[in-house]
Amino acid sequence: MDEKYDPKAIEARWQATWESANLFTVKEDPDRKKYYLLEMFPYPSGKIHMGHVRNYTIGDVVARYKNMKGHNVLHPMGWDAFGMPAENAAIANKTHPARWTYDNIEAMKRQLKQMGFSYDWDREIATCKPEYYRWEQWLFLKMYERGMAYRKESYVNWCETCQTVLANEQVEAGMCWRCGKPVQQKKLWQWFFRITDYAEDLLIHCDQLPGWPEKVVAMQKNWIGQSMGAEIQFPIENSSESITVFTTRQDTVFGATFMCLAPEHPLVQKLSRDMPQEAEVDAFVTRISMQDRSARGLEHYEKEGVFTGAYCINPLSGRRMPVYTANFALMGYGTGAVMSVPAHDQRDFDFARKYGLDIIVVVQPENSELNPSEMTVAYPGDGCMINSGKFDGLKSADALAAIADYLEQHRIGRRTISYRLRDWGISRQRYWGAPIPMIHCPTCGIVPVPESDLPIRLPEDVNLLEGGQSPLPVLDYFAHTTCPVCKNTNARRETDTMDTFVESSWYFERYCSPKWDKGMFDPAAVDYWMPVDQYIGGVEHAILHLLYSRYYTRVLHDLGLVHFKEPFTRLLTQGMVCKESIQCPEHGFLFPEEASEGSPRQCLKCGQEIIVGRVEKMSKSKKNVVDPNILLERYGADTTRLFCLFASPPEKSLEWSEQGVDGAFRFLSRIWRLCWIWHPHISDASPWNGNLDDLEGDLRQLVKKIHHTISRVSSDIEDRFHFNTAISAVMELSNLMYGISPEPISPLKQSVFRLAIETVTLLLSPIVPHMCEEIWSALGYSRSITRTSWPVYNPDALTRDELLIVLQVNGKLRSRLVVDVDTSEETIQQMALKDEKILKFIESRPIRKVIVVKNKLVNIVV
RNA sequence: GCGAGAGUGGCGGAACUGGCAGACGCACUGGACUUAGGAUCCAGCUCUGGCGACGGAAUGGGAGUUCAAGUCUCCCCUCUCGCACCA
Repeated sequence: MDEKYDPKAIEARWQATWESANLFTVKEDPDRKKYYLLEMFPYPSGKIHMGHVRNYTIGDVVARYKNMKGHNVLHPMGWDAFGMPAENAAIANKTHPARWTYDNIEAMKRQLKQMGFSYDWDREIATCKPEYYRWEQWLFLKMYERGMAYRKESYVNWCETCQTVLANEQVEAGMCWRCGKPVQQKKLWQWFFRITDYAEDLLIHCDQLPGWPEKVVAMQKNWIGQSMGAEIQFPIENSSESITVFTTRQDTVFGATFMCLAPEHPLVQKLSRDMPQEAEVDAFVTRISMQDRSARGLEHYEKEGVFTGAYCINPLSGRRMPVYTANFALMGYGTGAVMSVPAHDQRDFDFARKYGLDIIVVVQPENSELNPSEMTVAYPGDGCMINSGKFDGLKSADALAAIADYLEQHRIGRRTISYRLRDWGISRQRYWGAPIPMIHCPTCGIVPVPESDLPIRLPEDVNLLEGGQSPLPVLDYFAHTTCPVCKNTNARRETDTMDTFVESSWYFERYCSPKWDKGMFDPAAVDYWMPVDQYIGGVEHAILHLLYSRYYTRVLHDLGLVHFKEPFTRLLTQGMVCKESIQCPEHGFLFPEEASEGSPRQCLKCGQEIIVGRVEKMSKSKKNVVDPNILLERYGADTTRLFCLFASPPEKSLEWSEQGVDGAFRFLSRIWRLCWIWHPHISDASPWNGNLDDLEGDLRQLVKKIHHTISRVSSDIEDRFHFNTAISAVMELSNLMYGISPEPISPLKQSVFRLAIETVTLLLSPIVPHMCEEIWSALGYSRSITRTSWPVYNPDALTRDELLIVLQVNGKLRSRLVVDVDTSEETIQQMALKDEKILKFIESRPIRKVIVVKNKLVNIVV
């Protein structure tokens, strides 16, 4: 053993050893308890960032720990390899998305290996490979057969310049993020998955995910957004048609004085046709559709609308209601039509005041009387029904049911449940994604690709178009095909590709049998490994990815492919990695090296004093990122891992600290030196395994501390994932060990320290595996420490020899008492009452009560 | 607006079922060893009064329950995150 801790000399060597021994390769073993630990797989951007490092370090500790506890641990890694950045990078660098992606995968894989993560690399998958996405296409066909996948026309964010659909997050302040031109709403035919069929099931099972953070469960519930209410038909005047609205307040129907339709509502154009208002309505609809979705959600968004010229009839009050189209009515919720009750809904109230529409109060609050002409805000609360015909006098809460019954009896409406959740639009007018296996035939219409033709390979020999639009529609040999049914040679392939969230909705099942070529996965392997016991990833995926995965698993379940509905038993969402940002008043965000040292710090470009920003999530735009490579280079993988775990518990955000990393390195050096100091004394000893009663003094205390530490570290890792407290427990143990000198040495001391050193090494090995392997082998073991059992503690050793009893007077700490462990409560009480300090504080006042808590305290009430 | 979470020393954070508030680390201060140290080891380190012994106050603020509250209950304040014209 060298005196100095030198991670460079150690880490690469152990990584190579683990790899050549296939240490982390696993297979199904019915005799062992399985544990499936999964971290969210990364998008291969080319470089790992601190977020990955933190995520994967947390996972690796748990995987290694479970391994040592005897579990058969599946711990795979792969690549979420389709997606738009590859296309953009390919255009920018004049390369190909596939080439760019595979190069990035190689680079990132090298970095992950440098971190010493215990992945079974034999199971690596990349979702852009035909072997993977062919099964996704296969499932698409199955879903299409059962109506779970369908095509419909719907509105999307569309950039005319770039000729492509944009995701909501790619629209910045109403403009295309790439070209800066305004984004419009465009109606397009798109493929959808019928996730709304599972809205209720997904919602119900939210309460059956005890291993998930409440926050994530709440977010999912929120997203699904169930509301109980009713659908009501409002007949259109002089027409056989009617408008169907959804409302949660059917008790207020009698107060509905006008109707609002979403601008995209199909009836809007129809009703205004040939009316004097037609031109105005068209102009309004066009203007609103030019606005992007996020602008319509802004807080100060002014409510406005246009009268369509048509009227509908309130089926309960008989009132003639003007039909408007209004910007605050959303096509994406309910039926896209709102019965407006201005007295009891703030939006309707604002709208009515703006356009001079009638306001009728139908719910009177208990202690006041509402007068429509004097109201300044709507009254959304409960109260007593008025102006509502035969429902007058009811409490509004009871009217909710009474009116629902009435609607159903008279067939003008029905109780219904509405969800905020929409069907999942999976079409992307993008190149770098999995092709949707469908064919458009001029005679047969939509025809699925025969199963035997799968996979529909994404052609890789293409030149990307400068504007960013997909080359597939103009790639004749791909797009032009023959109809499998009627053999029409003028059929066209679907050239849209699938949303990349489809790939990430089943990759965890694919890991169970990554090379299986008879289906999506080997059912036996999935039976053995799934569901995932512990899933770990960023909270930014709390809704979309996790909800899609839960949905997709239900699809697999209903197709008889798996036997479970929920894919992830336990979920841990780790916090963000943060660092302070710095800004120059003139040059904006600066990298740390662009500012002077010391204080005040100055911009090196212009000399102005810099503004230290708040601690926030690391991001390239804020220039506050730390490249893990630099840490690996300077401190090594073990220090990097230790820092990530020690600085804060995993669910909280992690603040970057240069000194914190130094501290982590110093602790490892301390452990190393401790081992180096004791190595000559203990290399021939065997770990102490005697009777605790034979020990006394320092060594007895040390052995007790060892067992105590095992207990703490085990429960911190196992129950709570609180690695920071686990590490501090080992620090306490090592501090105690530093307090005992090897001189004078004795066989007993050698043996006890052998136990101490071994225990420290074992306890730290999931956290800093390279260093611990090195120490372990220096102790003479040839078998990898990861193949060694986790230490067990002796519960008897946890009991203390002496107890510290806290003495209180009136609940305030006044004195302490050290007693033997088996001292009776009576004795302790007597000792307390004789304690000098206590007597001083009692001051001869009468004692009202004495509370003795066993092994803890005495409280004297006077 | 709705939902969730969090507020503890100079800082990151401990405190498990109510029972010594501040574990462990960082920073800082002092000392030891040193040619030197930004290496290492030891010690101190919530604020406050006091030379000291020894006190007082303190877990965002306010009330309450209790022998005892960072922890439980109620009200308020601040911050973070998610959703948001959801009918």
